[in-house]
Amino acid sequence: MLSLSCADPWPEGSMGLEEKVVTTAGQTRERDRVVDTNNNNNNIFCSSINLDDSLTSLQWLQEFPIVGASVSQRANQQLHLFSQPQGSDTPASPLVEDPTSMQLTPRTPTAVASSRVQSLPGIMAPCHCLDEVDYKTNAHIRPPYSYATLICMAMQASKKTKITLSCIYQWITDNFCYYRYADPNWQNTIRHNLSLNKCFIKVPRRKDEPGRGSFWKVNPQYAECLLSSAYKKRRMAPVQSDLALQDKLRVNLQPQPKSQRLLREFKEATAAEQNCYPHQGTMPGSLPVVREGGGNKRHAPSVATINGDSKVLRRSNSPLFPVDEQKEIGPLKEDFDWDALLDSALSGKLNLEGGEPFSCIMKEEDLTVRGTLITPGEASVGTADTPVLVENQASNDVPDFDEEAFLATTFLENLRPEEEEQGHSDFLCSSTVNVDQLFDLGESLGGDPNFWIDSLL
DNA sequence: GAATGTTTATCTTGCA
DNA sequence: TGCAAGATAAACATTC
Repeated sequence: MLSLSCADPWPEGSMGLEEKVVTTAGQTRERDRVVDTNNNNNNIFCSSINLDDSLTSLQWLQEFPIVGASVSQRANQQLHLFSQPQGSDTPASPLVEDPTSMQLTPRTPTAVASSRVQSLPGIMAPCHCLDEVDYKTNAHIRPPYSYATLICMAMQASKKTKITLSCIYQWITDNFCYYRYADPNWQNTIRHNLSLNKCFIKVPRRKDEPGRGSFWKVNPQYAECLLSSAYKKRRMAPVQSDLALQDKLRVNLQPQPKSQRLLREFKEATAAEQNCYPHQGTMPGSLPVVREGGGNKRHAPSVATINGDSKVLRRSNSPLFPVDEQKEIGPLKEDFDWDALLDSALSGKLNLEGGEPFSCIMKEEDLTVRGTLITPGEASVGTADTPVLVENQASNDVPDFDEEAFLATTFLENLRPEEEEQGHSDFLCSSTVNVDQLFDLGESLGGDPNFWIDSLL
């Protein structure tokens, strides 16, 4: 179960002021992360943004292991999204299907980071599946998420419109034990990502607000692009490329919940009808993969000695979290489900129009984008009354699937209920989608329903 | 001084 | 082979 803490550990009082944050003139640096404020198009495909830019797209979302997370629930046709009741006993850590799941013997970070790859063909240990790793308690396995993903997860889990850097740190360390003991250099990478990644927007702290540093939020324009980007081609590790092999491995080597098997069989059956999935190999439904060594040196952050001469992040009394920040943050108890983000869109919780899940922020406050002040009016890229779908796709350097995504989005918008103004992150909290809806989506697109379902799964 | 934020450089892997 | 993407490291500036 892909679940992250999503309780409201961020007391309202702590963020109350932030809702009215006004950009101060104290920005000493102007960043070039510019939202096209003149573009009043509610362009769901972000025509003003080159999504293919490095660190621009939400392609990292595709890296999120969506399938393993809730496929069994889907098989039940009732997909309960972000709906773990507060205080439930469900694991608060991501990808926790069974909190008592594996605890690998200590290894070097590099070795464990690629444990999945190593455990594949022939040597795949049924239990050693990252889907079942409790990252909250397992300090030896690096979570297979990019830093951008981690940041966004923290933002989503906070259920707040914006969070501080220290909150991000804390959420990560609270939910990923690995980073609790890792060399704190990863924090540098977090900061680097926040600064560089266009998906994140800095919201300056008001001068009368105590604390240090700015707040950060997800760029709503990229939230808009969630769906379309979710269909984007993803990079595939070699072990992923062979879908047949992958399926075989998953079917034969991994113990699957019954519901999961049923869904798989169902998909296989429907796939046989449709012959093939033209995009399947690139869909986010693939297994999450820990790429061997990650992106660069492909080694995990060095793990500090647990005995602790090194700087080690501790949960509550870390110097990373000043008193005022710690008051903002409580233990994260709710679950967090990324595929629910997509599902929320399907069920209409994810507003694809001018609002968007994060747009409530934009309506209420000024913010800076790469140092550029964005007023609420400017920030709004459209209105609910006048949704502007892509007029200028040609200028959008987006692949051909945009047309499909366009249709999908149009369909999804038709599903959208009233809650768009309910605001904040509540859109993530409760929603259900059944498989029929997914099929309706596929059919409404006039294409292969399996493609869409596979895409969304 | 520590935390935060920005920028640059480098490296590795996967993909076209 | 070149590019994209992500990770890492480091230097530097700003703020508290």
